[in-house]
Order: sequence, then structure tokens, then C-alpha cells
Amino acid sequence: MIVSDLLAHLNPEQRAAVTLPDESALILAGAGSGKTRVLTTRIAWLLQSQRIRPAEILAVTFTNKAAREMMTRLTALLPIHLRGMWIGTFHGLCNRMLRAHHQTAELPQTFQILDSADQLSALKRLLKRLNIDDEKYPPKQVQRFINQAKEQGLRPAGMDASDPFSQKCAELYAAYHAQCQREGVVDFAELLLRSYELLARNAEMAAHYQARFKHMLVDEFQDTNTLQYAWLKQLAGPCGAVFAVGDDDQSIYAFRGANVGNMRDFEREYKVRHLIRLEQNYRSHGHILDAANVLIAHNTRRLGKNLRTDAGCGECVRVVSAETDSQEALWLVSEVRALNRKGIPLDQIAVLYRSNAQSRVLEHTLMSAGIPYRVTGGLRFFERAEIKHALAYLRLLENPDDDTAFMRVVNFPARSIGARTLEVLSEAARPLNRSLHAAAAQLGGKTAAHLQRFIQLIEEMRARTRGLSLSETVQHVIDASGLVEHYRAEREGQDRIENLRELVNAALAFTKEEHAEPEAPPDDEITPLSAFLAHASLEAGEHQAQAGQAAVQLMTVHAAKGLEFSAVFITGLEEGLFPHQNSIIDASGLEEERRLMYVAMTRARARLYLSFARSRMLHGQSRHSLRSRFLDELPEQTLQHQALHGASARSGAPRPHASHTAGASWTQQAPAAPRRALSEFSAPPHKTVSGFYIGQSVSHAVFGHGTITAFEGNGADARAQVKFTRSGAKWLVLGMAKLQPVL
DNA sequence: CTAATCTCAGTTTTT
DNA sequence: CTGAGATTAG
Repeated sequence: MIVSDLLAHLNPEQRAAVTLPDESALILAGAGSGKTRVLTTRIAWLLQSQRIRPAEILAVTFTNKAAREMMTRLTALLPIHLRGMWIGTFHGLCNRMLRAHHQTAELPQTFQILDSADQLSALKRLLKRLNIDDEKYPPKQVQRFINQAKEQGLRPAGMDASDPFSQKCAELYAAYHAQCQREGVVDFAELLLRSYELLARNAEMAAHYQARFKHMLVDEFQDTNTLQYAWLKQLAGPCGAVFAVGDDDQSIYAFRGANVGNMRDFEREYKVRHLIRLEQNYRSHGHILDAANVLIAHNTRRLGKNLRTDAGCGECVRVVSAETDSQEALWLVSEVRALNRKGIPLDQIAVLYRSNAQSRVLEHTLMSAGIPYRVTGGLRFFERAEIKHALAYLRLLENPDDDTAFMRVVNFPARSIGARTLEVLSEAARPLNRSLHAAAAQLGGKTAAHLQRFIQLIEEMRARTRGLSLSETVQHVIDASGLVEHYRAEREGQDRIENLRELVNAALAFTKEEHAEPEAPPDDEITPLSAFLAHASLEAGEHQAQAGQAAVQLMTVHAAKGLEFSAVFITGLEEGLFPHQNSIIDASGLEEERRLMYVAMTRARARLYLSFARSRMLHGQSRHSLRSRFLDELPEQTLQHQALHGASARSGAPRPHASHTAGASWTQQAPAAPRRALSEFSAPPHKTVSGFYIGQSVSHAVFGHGTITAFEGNGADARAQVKFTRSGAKWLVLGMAKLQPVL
């Protein structure tokens, strides 16, 4: 691809951004303005027209997905190899840097990365060890404190605590740090801070990197926190050109430490002469865009931006009021059907909500109607319990002193090593300042016998896996640890075993990928296992990717950022819910909620629905609420109102006299017979097994009423998982169970 | 040491 | 109403 061709396809602002001279610039990229395109084209332009070498470029993103996408697009664009270019997430790049300089950074070569859950359990262990009342110092709060401190670039020594709580937390920070150091582990924030300190303390090294990276490109700059910005500055040095792309109107992670102020600071500190606004929107139709523009204009302290489109006005934004949440869900189902009939694929329809709890009713209603859906969010692959168990064994192979991993699996599967034994062990380890593993070896007595067996098991595993490939190692570990055996005995264990097998595949795939990308740090030999473990920590894995089958997309507004859909439903637009109660109290919180609403609206291409319910089941009881103030901030001429009431309201709302569960009465009154629903779809939405299908309502002689949620096996072995209203989920052999369809 | 029972809180979460 | 986490009984 010739770069001039690429440039010809850009609009003037995009082109201006792509071809900016060798200096720092801030690009205000509105929603749907071709941000990624500008970023990748800029890199292509630098390489081809400016004779910049790949090794002189660093591009940083927040998510692995964004990094991958940039990589993919670049390789499609350019014939040359991108060897030497640093593209990745903040954490990924810091990891790479720390591995390369582990000695200077005072880390073991095989340091492990703690994810948030690991960090929390490490802290709990610490509190217990120090006999600290976790009522007074809740682990979660201590965790927050430490991470916030790190994100400010602070170490315990440099903290001046004003109150006793902070004082104690600072002490705990110090103790936690010592513990991590002893165990050879780092948490997410530590990756960044260590990397930052590495450069700050080694002028020579800093100078090396500063000279190397002549161009640094930053995606989603509005989401950077104080430490990430400091890291960038450190790496860029006085001469590096930083190309920052972001949108202050889409800053929705302030609650997590993101500092939009970085944009203003950057503008000032880097004396940015070129502030380019990308205001041409290629996604949404006119009315949708107008409505979003007017909404976000209610925020103060903006850098200022107004999106425009060449597409026509398009359809009006539909504002729908329902009596109850279940009526809202019923309406949504019928609307989804209508859209699908009109030819809009299900995966082009998104249902968004403010908080995860809201998905429940929606899921239930969609399932009863037989409409396939996919929920984004929830547990990801590497976060599943069985996977974390397997990884813990692997971590112990790599580093026996990793006490977090040790504690996780020392008694899993059960080996009769209980709380008492472990207390004794930890008591023994403390004065020695040794790891649990090391202390166990020296522990005598009969209680220690089981413990010795465990130590032996780990050592045996290490011996047996020496020389094996990565995937063979994983395979050996899941067998030898007894994990597979343990789950085989469990009723719900089949899925977990499946996931463990998947882990072996993941290891195999990882080995292949690494081979394709020869980007190992130059000076040190990192073991494949260590690299794989880092990969597992840094990339939690796709959100349960259901092999691309057409399904309605359900997710929180946060999760929808960066995505786009033909039709978008924003549900639960009620005061207290969206904007959320906890955010209403102060102006900045409210503005972030408004930005959230703005992000949600700008996901839609052709059709946007905004709905709210006057009463909603919340925490087990129905609550009345007012329509969201955001609805009143939209321009009337872009809207089209609809109020739901009457028959469907009654059928969807058995509330006032509901002594039986909503679920049971609901399903009986589900308006559409599922079989008819099937014919309404252009493509059959689900497969049938012996005449049954996922989402079907059935009844069983013993267990009562339920819904089919999954299938496995075939022929005479075919089994269905049924979620029973009263007795929970069960696997039933279809040939035996005599399930009756309920209409 | 496990299993059953109770209590209690209950936004959003790229790494 | 749910689900996690702690407490208590076998």
C-alpha cells in the first residue's frame, strides 16, 4: 500500500493529524471519527514517508484488544516487518522493560504478575500474618489505598499520613511491598511504578530509551492516570514527540484513577501547537448525533467539540416509558424481533445498561422468548477458578516462593491440610523470613506429613516437566495435580475439565504465536512458562466468546466503549440508576455519568432507543423512580416518544399480588410461543436437539418447571442442562428424563 | 476438615 | 432477591 493512497482516503483534519511534523500533538478524536485509522495511518506515514525505523516507534493502548487491532491493521497496510516496534498496553510494555532489566529493577528474572484478585488475597494473608483486625482495615480498602498511592508515584517512605487510618495503611503498604519483594511478585500498579522508577533512577538507561523512541503514540489518552502520564514523559524525554489521541467527552474511568486533566497538562507541558479536532463522525445518523451533542453540551470544563455527519437525519431517537422493568424487557424483545425481521442481524443489536444487576430481567425475558443473546462481562477465561488453580501450580514450578500460589492450591484438591496446619506453617515462616514452601521443608511433626507430600508433589512435577514443551507441561500439571480427577467427581465439573483442556490449547497457541513474533528481550532468556504466565496475568482472555453465532449483545455502558452497533437500546434510564445514586451527589460525578450516557448514545449507527421504567425490582423489592434527567436534556426535535401501558403492562407485571416468584408466573404468560418465534427469524436462531432447544420452557415430573440452558453429547447420550425454578440447574439425559415442553 | 447455615451488602473495572 | 463470606455444627 502506498501512503499517498492512504492519505487520499482521509478527510482534511485526519490528514493534517497523520502528517503532523516531528513534534508533540494532541488529537481530540470524537466518537466514531476514525481514531484508530488516524493512529495506524500515522505510523505507516512515519515509516514510509519520514523514513522512521520501526524500532523508533512506541505505541501504547489500554487494552490488549486495541493493541492487537493496531498491529493487525498495520501489518495489512505495510509490507515491511514491524520487528522492533513497541506496540502494546501500558502494562505489557512495562512488563517487557522490567524483564529486560530485571536485575537493575531488583526483580527475579521470573517475577510473576498478580492480578487484582491475587493482590487482594496476598493482602488478606498479610493482614492475618500481622494480626490486624480486618474489620478495622478491610482488605479491599487497603488495596485501594496502596494502588492509589502507587498511581500517584508514592512509596511508603514518601507518604505523610494525616489520619491514623492512612498512617496504618502506609505501614501496610510497606509490609506488603516487602512481602511482594520476598515472593518475587508484582501487581499491576507495581509494573508501572517499577518501570517508571527504573528510568528515573538510571539516567543512562532513560537516555537510551529517549533516544530510541523518537515517536510515541498514545491511544485513549483521556484514560491515563497520573503515573502513566509520568511514565510517558519519562520515556519521551525532552525531545521525543508524543502523539496523544483522546476524547475528554469519553472519559468514563475517573473513578478508577484516570485523570482527564492530563490532556490539559499535556497541552501546556509539551507546548502543543497542534490541537486537532476530529469532528467528522462516520458512524451515527443525524438525529442521534444531534441528541448526543446537545446532551454533552450540558457538561462544563470541556475542551469543546461538536460532531457532525454527512449522513442524513435518519430516524428519531425513540424514548420509551414502561410501567415496570419486566414490561420494558417485554417491549425490548418485541422490538428486537421487529428489527431482526427487517434484516438487522442480532449481533448488530446492543442492549446497554448502567449496572450488571440489570441484565437479569433482560436475560430472562430474552431466553424465554428464544432469542439468542450474549452477555459481555463477567468471568473471563484466565479468571475462572479452575484456570487460576492450574496457573498457581505452574507458578509454583517457576517460583516455589510464590506464597499466593502456594496458599491457593496447597489444599486444592483437598489434601487434609487445614487452617490450623497452615497457621502453624505461617508462624514458622515468619521469623525465618522465608516463604511457606521453604518453611514447610523444615517443619517437623505429624501435622506436617501431608504438607511434605504436597512439597514432594510440586518437586516431582518440576522434575517430570523438565525438558517438556509448554503445553506438555500444562498437560502434566493438570493431571498430576489431581485437578482433572477432582472435577471429574464433581457434578458441575465437566465444564471445568473442558476449560482445563482449553488451557493446554492456549499454551500451544501461545507457543506458536511467540514463534511467529521474534520479539524476545535481547539480553535474557525468559522461559516459555514464565512468558505464558505473564501473558495469562496481563490478558485475562476474551469475554466468553461464543463462536461468532448471531446473538443480541448485552453489556454495561462501560463495556460498550469503542464498539458500534446498528441499533442500540439504552435501558433503565432512571434517576438513581442512570445517573447512579452514588454519582449524583457531586458535580464531577454527575458529569462523568453524562459522559457515560454520551458514550452509550454514540454507539448507535441507525437506531437508538432510550427506555425507562416507572417501577423496578431492586434488591428484592419494587421501587418507584423518576425518568433520568438526561432524557430531559435532549433536544425535543430529535425525539419520538412512546408510552407502554395496558394489557402488556399487566401481563408483564404480576407485582402487586405476587406471592409466587416473578419467574414462574412470567414464563406462563410469555406472549410468544417459542416455535412461532423461530419462523419469525430470517435464520433459525438456535439448534434443536431431539426437538428441544436452548431457552425452551420445560417441565419435569420431579424437578418441576425450568428452562433449557445448554446441550451436550448426542444420540442416546444427549443431555440437556435445565435451570429449574425451584431446584436449580441439572443435567438430564434427554432419552430418560421425559421432559415436557411448556408453551 | 468439610458441609450446612447464617448474615449482610448491593456502580462502573481496559490491566 | 442474589451471592460472597463468615460462622457453626457434624
